[in-house]
Amino acid sequence: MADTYNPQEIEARWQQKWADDNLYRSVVDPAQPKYYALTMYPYPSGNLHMGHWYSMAPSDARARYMRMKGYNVLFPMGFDSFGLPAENAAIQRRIHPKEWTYANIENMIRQIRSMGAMIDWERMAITSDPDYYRWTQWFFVKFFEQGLAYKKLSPVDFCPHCNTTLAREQVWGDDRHCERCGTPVIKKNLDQWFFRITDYADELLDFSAIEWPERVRVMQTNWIGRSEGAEVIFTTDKGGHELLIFTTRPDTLWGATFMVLAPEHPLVDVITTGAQRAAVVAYQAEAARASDIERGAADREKTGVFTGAYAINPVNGERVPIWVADYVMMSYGSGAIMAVPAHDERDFAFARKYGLEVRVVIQPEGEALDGAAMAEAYPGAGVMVNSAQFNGTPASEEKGRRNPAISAVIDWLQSQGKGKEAINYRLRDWLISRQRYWGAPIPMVTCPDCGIVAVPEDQLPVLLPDDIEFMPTGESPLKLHPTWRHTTCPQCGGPAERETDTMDTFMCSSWYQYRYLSPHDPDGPFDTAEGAYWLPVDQYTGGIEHATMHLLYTRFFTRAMRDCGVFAGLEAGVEPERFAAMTREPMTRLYNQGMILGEDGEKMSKSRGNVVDPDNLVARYGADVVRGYMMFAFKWDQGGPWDNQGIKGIVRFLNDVWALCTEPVPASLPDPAATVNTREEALLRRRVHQTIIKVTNDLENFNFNTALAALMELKNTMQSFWRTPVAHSEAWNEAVRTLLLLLAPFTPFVAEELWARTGGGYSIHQQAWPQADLEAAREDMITLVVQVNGKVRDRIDVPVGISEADAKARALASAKVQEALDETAPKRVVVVPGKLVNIVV
RNA sequence: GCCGGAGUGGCGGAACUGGCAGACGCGCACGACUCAAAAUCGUGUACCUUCGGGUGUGUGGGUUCGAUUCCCACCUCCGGCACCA
Repeated sequence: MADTYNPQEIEARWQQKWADDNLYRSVVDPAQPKYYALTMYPYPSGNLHMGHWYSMAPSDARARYMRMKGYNVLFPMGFDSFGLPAENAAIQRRIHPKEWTYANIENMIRQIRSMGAMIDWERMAITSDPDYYRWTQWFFVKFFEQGLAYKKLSPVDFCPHCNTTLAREQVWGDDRHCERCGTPVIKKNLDQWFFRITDYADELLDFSAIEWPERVRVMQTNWIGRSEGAEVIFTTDKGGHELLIFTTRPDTLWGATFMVLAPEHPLVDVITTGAQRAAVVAYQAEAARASDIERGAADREKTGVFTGAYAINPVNGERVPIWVADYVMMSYGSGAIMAVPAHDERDFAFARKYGLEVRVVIQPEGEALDGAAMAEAYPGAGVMVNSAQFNGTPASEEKGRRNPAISAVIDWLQSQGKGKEAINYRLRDWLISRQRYWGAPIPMVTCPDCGIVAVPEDQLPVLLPDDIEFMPTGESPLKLHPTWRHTTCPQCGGPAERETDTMDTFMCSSWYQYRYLSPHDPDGPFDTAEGAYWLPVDQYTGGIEHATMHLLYTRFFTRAMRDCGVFAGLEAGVEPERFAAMTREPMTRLYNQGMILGEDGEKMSKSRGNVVDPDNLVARYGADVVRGYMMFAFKWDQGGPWDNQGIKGIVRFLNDVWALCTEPVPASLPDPAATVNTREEALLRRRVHQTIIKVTNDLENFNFNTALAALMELKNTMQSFWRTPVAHSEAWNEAVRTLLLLLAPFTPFVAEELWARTGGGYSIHQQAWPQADLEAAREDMITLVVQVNGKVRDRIDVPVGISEADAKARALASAKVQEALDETAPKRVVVVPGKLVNIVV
C-alpha cells in the first residue's frame, strides 16, 4: 500500500461510482429537515472557467457539509441557455444556436462532474428546452392577464452592437453602455413589452424577510430610488393648461420664481409664444442631438430658453416664467419642475446665468440670507419665511413627512385641492422585449380585429422555428422568417400575426429555482408537493454583478407569481408562516462570492492573456487540489489574484494526508496496549476536537480558508505524533477518521478514497458530521500574558481555572516583571481572567 | 457630489465580544539527501538594533490599564448611483 496519491486515477473511479449509485439524488422526505442550496446557474459558453469553479466548488462544499449535518439537501444545476453568444456563434461560424448551445451544455456537464459537485442531475433545467420555455411563456400570459405586462411605444435603450433593446438595469455606467458588450446605447422609439415591476417598488424596498448582504440591499434600495414629496398643479396664465410637477420640497413652493420643462415635454409646443418659437425649436433640436451622456453630465453648464409663457404659482397666485432646459429629464417625474433657486443648487446656477429672481423662503438660524447676494443655494434647515401663513414653521433636514414644514404644506395643499402627497421612484418598468432569435418567443398575437391577444395555454409553447437566417439586421430574425409570424387569431380565428420579439433571458432566470423542483413536469411550472417541501431557497450564492438585475427581477417575479395565484396549490400543505415566507421572497439568504483575478491582478481575459484554465489544472493536479486551493487561498467574498505557486501548498497538504493515512506504522514501535491513556493521546484528542469546532464554525460562516488552515494544523499535529506510540492508539484512529470526515466537503474524491482504505464504509459523503467532545477539546493550561504598562514582559503557563488573585501573584512574582518594574510600586493591576495581567506603574 | 466596501510582512491571508499582531500557506535564505536538478526533509523568515531593547496593522488625533478592533478628521483604492427635481 505504499502507492502515492494519484488524483487522476481515484477521481475518475469515484466519479463513475457516485454516478452509478445515484449518490446525489435528492428526493422529498418529510421526515428529514430540508435545505435548498442554490448556486447561480451558468450560461453555457462552452467551458467552465475559473469563475464558475470559484462559484460552484465552495458552494458544493457547503452543501456537502449541510448534508453530513443531517439535512436533506437539494443542490441542483442547470443552464441559462438562451442568449446572444449562441446567435453570434451562428453568425460567425454558421453553427445553429441550438447545436452550439447543446454541445456546450454537454461539455460543461462533464466538467462539473469532474469537479466532484454533488449535483442531482435528474433535476437539471435548461431554459432553452421547449419543456422549460413553455412555462416562461405561460408566466408571461399570466402576467398579461393580471395586468402586469403591457406593450407601449416609448423611447427605449437600444444597443447597436447587440442589435436589441435593453432594460434600464442592463445599461451601465456614466457612459450608459450595454452591460453585455460595453457599447454605448442609443435611444429608439419602439413598441415594446414591459412588466410592471414599479407596482412592487415599495414591496421590493422591504428586506425584512431576507438575510441578504447590506451591499445588495443598499444597491437595490438606491436603484429603486424612492423619494417622497408632493405633486402640485401649476396652470398657464393663458390657455389654462395644467402643468403637473413633482417636488421633494413643497415647503419651498413660495420661493418658486420660474418653471422648467424638459425639451421633450408635450406642452412646450403648445405654450411657446410666437416670438420665442424659433429659439425654442432650435433648442429642442440641439437637445435631441445631444446624447444622454452629454445631457447626463452634472457639471455641464446649464442651458435653456424662455418659452414666452407664464404659469400661475397655485400657492400665491404669482406669475412665473416657463423655461425649457435640458437639465430637466422627461424620463423622471412629469418632466416639469418648479424652480426654487434659493434652495436648489441646479435652479440657482440656472437663475444666476439667466438673471432670474432668487427668493429666500427658508431662513437658517443665526444667518440672514439675501437672494440677490447669496453665492450658492441653501438646501439646509431653517425657518419658513416669505411663505404667507407658514412663516415661522421650522424646516428640518428630514425628507418627506418627517419634516414638519413639508408635512404642514402637504396637508394644506391637499385641503385646498392644489396638490397632493406623492412618491416618485427612479425604478422603471422592466422592458423585456428583445429583437433576437435565441430566446423564448413572446406568446402574443396581434389580430386586426381583436387587437393584442395572448396565446391560449393549450397552445403553448410557441416554438422557435429552426430554419432561420441569422443576419444582424437590427430587426427580430423571426420577423424575417417567411411563414412563422403568420398565424390565426386565438379569439376570432381570422388571420393574425405573432409577436416576433423574444424575451429578455433574465425572464428565464427569474424562476429557474422553481423549475428545478420538477424540471419535466408537464402540468405546471413546478410540482406542488416538491414546492411545499423545498421552498424557499435557503441559501443562494452568486456574484454581485446581478445585484440590480437578476436579484431584483427574481424578487419581483416571486411576488408577481403570488399575485397571479401560482402558489395557491401549496397553501393547504404548508404551515401559514412558511407559506407566507416562500411566496414573499425567493431566497432567504444570499452570499456573494468575489472574483478570481489573473496572476497580474487584473480580470482574466483572453485579450490580456492572463486566463488560467481549470481544465489544465485538473489534468495536472486533480479536482481536489483545485477545489482545495480555491477555498484555501482566498476569502470567498473577496477573491483575488491566482497564484500558480500557491497551489503547491494544497498539493503538499494532500500528499501528507495521503501518507498519514496509508503508510504503515513502523513495527518497531512499542506494544499498543502499553501506551493507552498517555498525555500525548489526550493532547492529540484535544487538537482533533478543537479542529471539529473550528471547521464546523467556519463552514457555517463560509470561511473556507480558515477551515482548511485548521485542517492543515491538525495534519501538522498528527505528523508530530506519527512514528510515536500514539500512532498505535485509538486516539490516532479517531484523528484519521475525523480528519477525513472534515475534509470530505472540501476534497470529496481523496476523502472517499482514504476513507475506504482506512476501513470506512461507503460512502464517506453519507456519514454524519463529527460531533465535538467539548470535554476532550478543553485546554488544561493557558499561557498567561503578563504586561507592564501594556507591553508584554513575560508569558507564564498556568492552569486554566486560575483565580484572579493567583494570576496576579504569579505575574508579580515573575523575574522579568520585577526587572521591568525596577522597584517601582504598581499603581494598578488589571487581570483579565484566563488571558492576561497588565501591571500599570 | 451621494451611498457602500476595503487598506495588516515580499505575496495570499489570520486575529473570538477591546486583551500575545502576522495563524495557515506561498515565496525566500541556509542546511540535509543527490554527480546534479526536481521532489522531499530540517531550521529561519515584520522592521530597526549598540542585542538591553525599540518600532510596527493607510495618515493624524482621541477614548482606554490596553486599540488592527471603538470615536473624530483625512488620504488612497474598489464598487454602485448621479442635473432624479
